Amino acid sequence: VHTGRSRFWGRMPLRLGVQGGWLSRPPALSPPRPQGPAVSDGFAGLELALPLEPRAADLWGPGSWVGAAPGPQSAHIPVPAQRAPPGRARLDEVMAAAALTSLSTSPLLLGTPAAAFSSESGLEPWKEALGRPPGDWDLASDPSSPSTPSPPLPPEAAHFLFGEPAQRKRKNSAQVMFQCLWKSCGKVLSSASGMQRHIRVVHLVPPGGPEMAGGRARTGGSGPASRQPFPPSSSANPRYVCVQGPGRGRVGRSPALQCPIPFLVPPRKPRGDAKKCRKVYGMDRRELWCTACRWKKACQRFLD
DNA sequence: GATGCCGGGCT
DNA sequence: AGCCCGGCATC
Ligand SMILES: [Zn+2]
Repeated sequence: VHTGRSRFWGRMPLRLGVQGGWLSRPPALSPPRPQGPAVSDGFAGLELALPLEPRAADLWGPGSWVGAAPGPQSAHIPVPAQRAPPGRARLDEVMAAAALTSLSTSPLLLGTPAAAFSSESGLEPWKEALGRPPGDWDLASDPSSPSTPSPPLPPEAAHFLFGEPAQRKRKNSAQVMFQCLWKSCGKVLSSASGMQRHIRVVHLVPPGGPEMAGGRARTGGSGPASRQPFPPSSSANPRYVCVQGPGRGRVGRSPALQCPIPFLVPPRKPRGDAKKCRKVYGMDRRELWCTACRWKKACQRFLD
C-alpha cells in the first residue's frame, strides 16, 4: 500500500515536478550529499513557480506559457495558459497540472470576462460556488470550523499558498477568491485567512500528532488520501525532508517541523533490486508475467 | 539501452 | 472493473 501520490500544494498555475509521490529529477540544487549517489539528494528538482504573480492577467494572458525564472532550485514548468487543443480545456489542463499535486490554492478572479475561465469541462467545485450567493459558500459551510479561533499558518506557508491576492483597486465586479485544490476538495473561500483555516483544519495534521485533530481524529489510513497529506508513512522510511524554508534539510515525520508544507517531501524512493517478471521471463514470454507487470504496474509477484 | 511503474486513457 | 501505454526515473 502506498500512501497516495503527491502531497504538495502550490499556486494554481504551477506544477510540481513530482511523480509517484517521490520527487522527480534530482539535479540542480545539490545540497551536500553525505552519501553515495543512490541515496543522496533527489529533491532539488522541485519545480515551483513561486515568483509568479497571481494576477489573472499574467496567468492567463496572451503568452502561451508561463514559468518561473530558472534558478538554482527552481526549474520552470511551462503551463499552457490560453489555448488548448479542442477537447481539452485550458483551465482543465492547468487544473490538472495543479491537481497533479494534492493541494493548491489560488486566487481567482470572479466577475472577469467569462472567456478567461470558461470551460466546458469539470470544475464542479467552484463552478458550483459561482452559482451560489456570495457569502454562502464561505466559511459558513465549513463543517469543521470550531468556534475557537486558531493561530494562523506560518507566514511562509501562507505565502506559498496564496501569494498576495493582488489588492487591485477592485472594480466592484471583480472579487478575489481562493480555491483549495487539495485532491478532490476544491473548496472556494473568499478570504485568505479562511482558506488558511480550511487547510489547517481539514487537510493538515496538527503538529501534535493526528490524534489531536479537532474532534474526529484521523488516525489509520482509512480515510480518503485527500485528508492525509502526511500519512503515517510506513515503518520503512517514516520521514519527510524539508527542501525549503526555515527547516531546510531537516528530516522528520510530520509537518510539525519548521517547514512550509509544499517543501516537506518524502525522500526519493530507491528502486528495488528484485528482478521482476519482465526481466525474469523476458519480453517474449509475456504471458507468464503477472498481470501488474503486463499492465506496466508495480509487480505483484516479485515484491521488493 | 533496459527495466520498473505512475498517471491516465480507453473500453 | 480490466486493459493498455506514454513517459519518466532508475538501473
Ligand atoms: Zn510481475
